[in-house]
Amino acid sequence: MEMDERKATILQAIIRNYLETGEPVGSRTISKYTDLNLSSATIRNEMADLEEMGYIIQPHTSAGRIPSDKGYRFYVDTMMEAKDREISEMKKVLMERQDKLEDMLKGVVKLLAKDTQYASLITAPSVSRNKLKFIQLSRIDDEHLLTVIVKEGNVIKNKVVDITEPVNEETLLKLNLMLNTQLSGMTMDEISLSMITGLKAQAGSHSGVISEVIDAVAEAISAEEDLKVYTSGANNILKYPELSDNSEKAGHLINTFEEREGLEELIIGGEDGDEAIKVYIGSENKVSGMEDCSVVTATYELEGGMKGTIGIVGPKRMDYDKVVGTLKSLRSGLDDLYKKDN
Amino acid sequence: MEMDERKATILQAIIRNYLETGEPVGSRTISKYTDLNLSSATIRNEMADLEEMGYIIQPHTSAGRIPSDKGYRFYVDTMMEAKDREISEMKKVLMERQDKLEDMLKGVVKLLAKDTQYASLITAPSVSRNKLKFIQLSRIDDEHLLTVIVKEGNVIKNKVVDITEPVNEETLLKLNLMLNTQLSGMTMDEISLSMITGLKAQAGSHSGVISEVIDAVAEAISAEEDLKVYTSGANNILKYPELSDNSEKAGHLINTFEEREGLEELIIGGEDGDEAIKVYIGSENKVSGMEDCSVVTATYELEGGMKGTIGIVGPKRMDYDKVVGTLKSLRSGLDDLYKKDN
DNA sequence: TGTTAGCACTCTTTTAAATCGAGTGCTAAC
DNA sequence: GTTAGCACTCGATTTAAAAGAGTGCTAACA
Repeated sequence: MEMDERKATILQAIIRNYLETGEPVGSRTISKYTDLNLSSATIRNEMADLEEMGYIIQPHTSAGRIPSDKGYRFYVDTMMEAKDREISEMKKVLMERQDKLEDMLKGVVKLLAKDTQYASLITAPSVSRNKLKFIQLSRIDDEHLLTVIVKEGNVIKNKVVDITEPVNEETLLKLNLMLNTQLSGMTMDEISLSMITGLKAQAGSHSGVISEVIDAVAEAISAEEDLKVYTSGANNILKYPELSDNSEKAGHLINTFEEREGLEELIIGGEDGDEAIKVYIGSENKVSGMEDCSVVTATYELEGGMKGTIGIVGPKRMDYDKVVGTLKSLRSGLDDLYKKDN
Repeated sequence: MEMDERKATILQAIIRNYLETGEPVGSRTISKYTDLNLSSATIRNEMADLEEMGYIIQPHTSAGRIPSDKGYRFYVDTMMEAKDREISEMKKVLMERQDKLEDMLKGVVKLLAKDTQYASLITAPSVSRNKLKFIQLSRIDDEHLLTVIVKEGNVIKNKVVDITEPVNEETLLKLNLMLNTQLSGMTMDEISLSMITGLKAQAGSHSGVISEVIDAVAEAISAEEDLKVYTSGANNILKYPELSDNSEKAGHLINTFEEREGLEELIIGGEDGDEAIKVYIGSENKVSGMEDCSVVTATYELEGGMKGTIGIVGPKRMDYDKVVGTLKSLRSGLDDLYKKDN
């Protein structure tokens, strides 16, 4: 059996209709819904074919059909219009100057959730590839030093270093100078272990304290940025019966959003691909508890190559068209926005 | 009509029972439940009295009674045992060294939610009364300075200051010295406007840039710590039919927890009172959408007078006894914990 | 006078049965 | 290849009946 144009049209009509209503759709509906001018009987025949081919499913005898994951996949891959939507409200709100990146991200994700009515998330742009601008060690008291690391884009990182014996001002100055000359301009990735050993040698570090400090600084530099995730609209999950009927699953989902744990999984695949926007239908995503959801992610990029991800999570009968459109324009708008702000 | 001991016992029995089952409780149940050895008929008479007095409510004719807000209040105020519960698991988990205050708080709130099965929140200890340890201004590039502010307890705050013209090293050194001599040891509250003006004068700030910098630093110092709130267990709301049946309200509640917005309201009253643990029943709390909930908050205090709040939000038929016990021991345990960690 | 047994009454919940209705598959005719 | 028609299926809705929980009231009892 082969997918011909008519079958595709019918499949599309079924999915479109199901997206709207959430109810299984029957042959009569399609007969009227499309402009193919076919009777319900004919549609029935085609639907039987489509079912055999695995694109649609019958929840029980004498119910209409609903799309299978395969059906959604076909729809997303081949039939979605890639129209660029208006995002007037979105733009307007985002244009208002927001001081901090954090606030901006929170604003964006909130807006996205409100606009799409799905649970949404956004990650802060990763800065691990950013170059190091400068490092500063300062003395807090006899037992503590403060390390401040400034990266490109003026992203700042602090760490308090415990020291076992006091360090005098002169040593500190020397250390500062050395660290800056050696490390500034490098990306986090480039700073390797051998480099650190080199630094220690250069510092003539027979004294344990200096070695200690260098280790701590190295650790501070290479420490995993914990991926900051902002979420909004988890409560939208309750709006879709197919997700909220099983209240245990729904609770689990909501919890995932509240705690922001495990959401990285959603995003990780998204970075390396060449496609900017990805759609995961049903069990295509590997996060436990999200088998009944679809996930759409988009990567965005700010100046300086900082990349982050925006995503939305909703029921499989998601308005893919709208979501993809929204993410598309949002994605391209974010960079402009950030430039304006900074 | 007056509340005598027997009525109180019966009221207590009603409430206890209702807390467990969530169902209206009838006279026969109480007759067996208490050791008063009274027949259901007698209990019925007493219940009629209690209803007249406003402590219990009959949802509809021929249903049992449920406690009114007034009933809960009476229960909480007079009848709750203040036993100190075991928190073995809690202590054990918390004892595991956790590096950051943030992680600790997240751990605590998660544990609390798990233990009580209610939605939980915790605020980071407020540091506005902490003394300033030192300030450091550094040059990032020609347009940006970095302000690092270290407070007691090694709490660090950063701010990037935009400057309109470059500042040379010498000026920076001078500024650093001045800021530190003048400001260190003071609390955030003590640093007033007049002080800032004084600083500017002292800096001989005819040059606009210096004045600019001082302003920015002052702003950075006095900027409201945004109250960090950590939450967990919002999904527990779904476990209580009286909260989750109205899915709109439930969604609103969950959203409040996810966004962590408006939760401050819950907490604000808690700080100034003398009572460490407070119970708000039903509409006693002023957060919109939480009329059907009860809220229990406890303030905790870390070394150095840093205060924060722990709270739980649940249905009115909350296990007040357990919750208060848990919060009590948690509250007293937090300081020890923090000391060990730091 | 306080307590209790008993009973009629009320109202919700549960259960069962009946009916409805959307949708199908198949057949036969166009 | 398309369509009308029809018998059939099976979940959903409606309806009715029964069950159950609990009350208020009255009258009897200690």
